[in-house]
Amino acid sequence: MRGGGGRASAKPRRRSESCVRRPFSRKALGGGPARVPLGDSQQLLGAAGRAQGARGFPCSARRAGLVSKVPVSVAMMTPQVITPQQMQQILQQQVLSPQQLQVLLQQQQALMLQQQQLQEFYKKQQEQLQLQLLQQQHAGKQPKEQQQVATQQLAFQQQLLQMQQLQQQHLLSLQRQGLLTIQPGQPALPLQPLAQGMIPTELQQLWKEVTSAHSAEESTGSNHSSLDLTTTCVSSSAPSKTSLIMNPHASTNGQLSVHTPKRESLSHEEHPHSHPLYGHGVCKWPGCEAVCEDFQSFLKHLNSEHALDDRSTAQCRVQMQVVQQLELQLAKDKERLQAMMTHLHVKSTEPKAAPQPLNLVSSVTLSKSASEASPQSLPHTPTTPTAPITPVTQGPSVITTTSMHTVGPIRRRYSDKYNVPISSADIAQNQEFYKNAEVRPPFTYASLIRQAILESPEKQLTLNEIYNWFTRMFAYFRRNAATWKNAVRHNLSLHKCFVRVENVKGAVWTVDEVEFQKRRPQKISGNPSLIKNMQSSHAYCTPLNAALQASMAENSIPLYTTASMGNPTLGNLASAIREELNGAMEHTNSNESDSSPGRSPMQAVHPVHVKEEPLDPEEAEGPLSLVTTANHSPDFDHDRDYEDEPVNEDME
DNA sequence: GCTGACGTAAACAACT
DNA sequence: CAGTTGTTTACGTCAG
Repeated sequence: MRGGGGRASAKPRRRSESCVRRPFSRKALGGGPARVPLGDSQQLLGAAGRAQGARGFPCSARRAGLVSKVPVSVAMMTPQVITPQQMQQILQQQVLSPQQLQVLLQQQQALMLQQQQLQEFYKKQQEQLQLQLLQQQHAGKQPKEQQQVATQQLAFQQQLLQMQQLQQQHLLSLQRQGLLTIQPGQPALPLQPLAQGMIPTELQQLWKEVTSAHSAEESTGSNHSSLDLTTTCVSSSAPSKTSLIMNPHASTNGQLSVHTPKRESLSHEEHPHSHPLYGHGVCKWPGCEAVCEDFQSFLKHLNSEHALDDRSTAQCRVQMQVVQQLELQLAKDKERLQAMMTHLHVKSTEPKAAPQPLNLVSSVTLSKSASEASPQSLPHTPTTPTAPITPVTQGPSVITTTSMHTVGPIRRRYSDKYNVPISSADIAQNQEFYKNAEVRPPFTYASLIRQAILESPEKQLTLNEIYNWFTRMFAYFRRNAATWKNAVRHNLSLHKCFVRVENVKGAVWTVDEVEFQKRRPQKISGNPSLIKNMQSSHAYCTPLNAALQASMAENSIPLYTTASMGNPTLGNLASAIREELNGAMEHTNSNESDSSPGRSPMQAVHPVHVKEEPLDPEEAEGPLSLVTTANHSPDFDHDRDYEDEPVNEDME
């Protein structure tokens, strides 16, 4: 009845031919519109389903990667043991008595101490080993000592293993106690030291601050003694290193930039009607969301509901750790940014092996970007994706292939007008992201398919090989296989640029570059010369934002992802980088933008249409309830998320 | 509002 | 017969 033909008619097919060759073709039978209308109930149902995004989510949400975000980031959680989710779960359950808290902390500290001792021991052992090796090199020693050391090391490793098992047991016991809930989707219990998530010295300092602040406000403040961590002894020598590593701010600021109630109270005295815990008429105390009509009632509520009691202090402590996590995240991302910038800087000065003339962003501008990309110096950019961002009005520039072919059109959104070039190096770098982070690649199926085919040695792939490439290169395509595979097939069939070739082994798909280049370029408002050179244009913004999102997801702040993405600072960071890069491009002359279809297809630079994953501020607007966010587990195809997890033999 | 690109869903046929 | 491959259409979204 409905639908197209089959394989037999497929071989010589092409759209224009299909009418002739396909007896079953709609067109052949009198044209598309004449097809059996939506009278049939199935179709109606299908349409209705589709209207809702078929799986309960609007297409846009899926496209924006919003849907996948939560489960993805949960899965990507780094092994910092106490994650914000777990903290929140602890919070929600509120079964945590002060005693339990204390016990928990003490256990962790004890574990941490042991671990540190072990690590020191390990270090010493390693030094010893190295020393001995050196000695051996010089004097040609007997292997006996070596063996000894080796056994020692082995013993030590076993000890470490025991430690880790201990930690696991600890976590398991926490689970049993209901203090922690490990989601089924979460990775196995990590073996990292608990200390990564909690730094006792800092915590204690913070705790001191908090408690002293409370004591200052309320002279009593004795009922929280059970929570007072200052009584817990911590080796003064051990944790400092960890602190420095884990919290670079400690070294720069000299102290943690955590909002303690004390500071908040000060700040809200300065601004009588703005309180960090009050916004949109709602109490922003984690997990509260009580509606307070005015500031006075909020204050009342704050004093009554969130007075100094065990619960509040526990919540406060959790919040501290949340902040710490975020700071860690920021530090990580800063580092990453720095590395990226450094890398690009180096790269741009390196001689390129690429055959085409290059027109790279100058290293000067790049390093300028790097130096100015710090949040402090960012111009305030509206966080609304649709809000105007200084468009680039410059001519195109070309950044040609390195090891990878440029991917091609980027799935567009919002920022087509910000037609900034993207380097294939960026894509290559992002490949690593996409391999591991389940972030939807911002490229169209067509360009990805083409990429897959072009990457193959013979520039041809079977359908199955294309599938494999997708799953290998993009974590995102390791799920919902039915959907994207269908899309791949659909694209292969639909686009003229993909040519099916009968092979000995069967059919393979190749790319007709000329056809690929012929595809209708996106119009660019403004400089008409851009249109001509559109096909050499790429985008920085998309990978950057994707990277941003990926890194957010990757670094275990899924619950805060929405918040973080709505966070002006991060939002600004992205836009600022974008603007910086735009600015950089303004100084770049592009005289080598020849990527027209006339060029040798395999060498051509392919069109990339700028598309930006939206950082939907709506998602983060209003009171952000941690609990709400934590509980936000969209009933997004749970039943099929993993069912069609491809069994990929060649997946890493 | 129109149009094209794109993504998703689905029906169907041929093939394995 | 089930699964895969290939084709086609419908429809929604987005951006120019």
